[in-house]
Amino acid sequence: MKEGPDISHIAALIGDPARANILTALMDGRALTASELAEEAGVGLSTASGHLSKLAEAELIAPRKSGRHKYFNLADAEVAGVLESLMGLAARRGTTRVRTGPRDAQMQVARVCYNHLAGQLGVQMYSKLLAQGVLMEDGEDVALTASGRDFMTAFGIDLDALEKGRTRLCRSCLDWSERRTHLAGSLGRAMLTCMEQKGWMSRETGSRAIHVTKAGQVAFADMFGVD
Amino acid sequence: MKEGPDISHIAALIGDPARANILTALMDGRALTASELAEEAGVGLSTASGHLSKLAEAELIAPRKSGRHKYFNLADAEVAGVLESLMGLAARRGTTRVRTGPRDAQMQVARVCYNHLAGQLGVQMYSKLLAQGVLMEDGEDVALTASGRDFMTAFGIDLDALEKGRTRLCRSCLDWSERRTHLAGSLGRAMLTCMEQKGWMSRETGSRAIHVTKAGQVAFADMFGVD
DNA sequence: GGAATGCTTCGGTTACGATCGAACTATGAA
DNA sequence: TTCATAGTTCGATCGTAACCGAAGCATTCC
Repeated sequence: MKEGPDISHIAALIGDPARANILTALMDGRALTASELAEEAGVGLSTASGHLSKLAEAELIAPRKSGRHKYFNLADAEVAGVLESLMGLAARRGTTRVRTGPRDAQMQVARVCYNHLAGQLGVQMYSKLLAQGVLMEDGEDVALTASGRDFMTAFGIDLDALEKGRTRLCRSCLDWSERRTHLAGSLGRAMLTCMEQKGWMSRETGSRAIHVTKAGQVAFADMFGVD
Repeated sequence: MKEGPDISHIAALIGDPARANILTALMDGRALTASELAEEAGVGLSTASGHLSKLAEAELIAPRKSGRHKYFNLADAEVAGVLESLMGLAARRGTTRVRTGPRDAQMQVARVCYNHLAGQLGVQMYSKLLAQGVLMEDGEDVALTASGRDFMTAFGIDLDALEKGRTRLCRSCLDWSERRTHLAGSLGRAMLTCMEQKGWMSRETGSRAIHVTKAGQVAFADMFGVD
């Protein structure tokens, strides 16, 4: 029949939607854990685990153990290149991904990313905080301004306590759905906790989706809404 | 979950063994009929027909009717590029398809790639042309030098005629088996034709393998051999 | 130590799609 | 016209693999 390497095996690996999601999620170079990738892929943890071992066996991704977590990266630049070129093909063909899932619409609005707020509300809050001078961007970094400290204290956050922790106070995090940054770091986490305590939002168990209460919608729009 | 182009659909198309066989068979740029492709893929005609329409719908291949035959080509160079890079991945991973056919060894030495010479002889010739100053690389591009024009004319190639055509004179093409570049473009094509006319080589029908005559081996080594 | 978290393995279900043969259409040859 | 070749469509069969939940390890936290 034909010579040449066996394309189909590798292509079939990329060809499963869940695995394609996993690979795409790894495209930005970050290392993600199995659980995070399961979320990204939209499948259960056990399913994702199976996918991950297949991908690792084919050396498309590289696992790395760290404590009780297992982090995954794309294996090398060549793999990233192949994915990139596949994306190019797919994009040109106009087959943009249609993502059907019941939780998806809600997730687009508000969801948990690690421990902080992501989704439309996340980026909205972030840009508002920038506009109000609470945060200040400096290249890839983001920092709290002097007046920002007052704002956060008034919001109900104990900055001193946060700064004792070893995680950075402010970090920016790229949002996959919005393609814009939102606030991460211990401050981002504290703000989400704070909004939960205020009764603005509540996390749904077993999902990354965040439910926003009626009162929360009003208060959030009042404080972070666009003018 | 994430936005972005839908990789998985296209990858899944390539991921089926029968379809992968079809695509690989088309890699050399020849147009093949549905029956021929069914044969290559090792499936029945009806099955192949289904595969072909899926591939065509995704614009990975381009159908062309001619009489009661239907010819298929790869849609464009981008598709070929994706397949090449997938082959590269698969080759590095060591998942070479075990195809111990008699022609395989020969293919490694010399074969047709879209109309020009590929395989060991292809890359050997290319690097020699570079070393002799006939060709000059400029980033990803490759061009014919002034002295190179004399060389080609002496070789028996009508450069003026080639330059009237709309395909680029010189292009470099990555070889999956050698993982090095060889000469493509209308010049690459003309050189192969020329060497056939000189009686150095002859294409075997129904295969990409190129047979090198005794006289051709001597002449080729004399002109393009390593010192 | 126990509790909690992160991941893997196993068993059983389910669904999708690859496959074939047969019937059907279209084009060309005799 | 009739026959032959090339391809498509249809219906039915059959395997494979994706999926989940539950149970099992492993690691860290308290």
